Amino acid sequence: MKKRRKELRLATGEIEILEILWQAGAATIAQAHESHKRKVGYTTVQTRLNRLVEKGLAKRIGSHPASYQAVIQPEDVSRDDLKVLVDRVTGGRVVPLVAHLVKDRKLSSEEIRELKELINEAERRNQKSKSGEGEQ
Amino acid sequence: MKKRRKELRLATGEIEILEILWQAGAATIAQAHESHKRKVGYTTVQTRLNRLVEKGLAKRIGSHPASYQAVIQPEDVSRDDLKVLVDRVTGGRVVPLVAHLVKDRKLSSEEIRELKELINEAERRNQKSKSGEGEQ
DNA sequence: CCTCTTTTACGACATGTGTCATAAGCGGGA
DNA sequence: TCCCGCTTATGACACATGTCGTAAAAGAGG
Repeated sequence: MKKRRKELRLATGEIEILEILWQAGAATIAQAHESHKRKVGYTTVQTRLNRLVEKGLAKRIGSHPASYQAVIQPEDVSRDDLKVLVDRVTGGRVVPLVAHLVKDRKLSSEEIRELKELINEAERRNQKSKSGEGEQ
Repeated sequence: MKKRRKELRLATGEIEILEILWQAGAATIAQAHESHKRKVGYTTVQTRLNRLVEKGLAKRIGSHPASYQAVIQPEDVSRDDLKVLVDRVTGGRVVPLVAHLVKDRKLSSEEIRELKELINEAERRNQKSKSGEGEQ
């Protein structure tokens, strides 16, 4: 059975650290400390990392220069925290959000293709159930 | 000069309340309490609302059944908090995020059209600058 | 084996958050 | 005018977070 975390509410700061781990795959305290934008003390990073481990959001690997690795994936966050956040902030409107995303960075042809595919799927789904929904 | 808030780090919970205010425009404690999904005590909402005011993120209007109104707008959040969050959480990868968004809800034909348009734009932009970037 | 540097382990502390319970205040109807 | 229910004002608390300082442990060299 799936180890289902009931809520997964990430604090702003926790994501700060997780970002680093996701980006690097794994990082030692020193590395994480380096990558940390808003510079803070070394031990601060250490503590944060450890607390993340305690909460089961990350795990330690190796002994001396131990590396930390995120246990949860970005997708996991999307499902809980981010989902609500994004949905509400964009008022449930995906277009503005997507606009922001695609305009802000350059996509590869591959991504473009996948995106199109997604839209098409949605369209098909949309077509299929075109019965009666009138709330504007 | 613009009153530039230096950082704007919103705690997960603050957004919960702000959402309500954005959605309603303004709300009394009672109303906010009602609209609050994850039900909590009346005074809890009261406290949260007040703390928001203290931090200048919302303001009180009227006296007896006082209404609270958000001072910052969703856009403000998008620009600071959300932007970083989304970008990083999806690891810079928009596809998974969009996938999540479009699969999770039904889009109107209108939205589908707009989405397609966005993708096409991106594609065009992509085409234009197809010179040399080889990092996979 | 001794010393220096890098890693870890702890412990501390001020704030921030989440959640309430209680106790005053106030207006309107009986 | 007096009481009742809805509003506010406080005060409390436990736990979470943000940030470190220090001291103990472990390897790397000499």
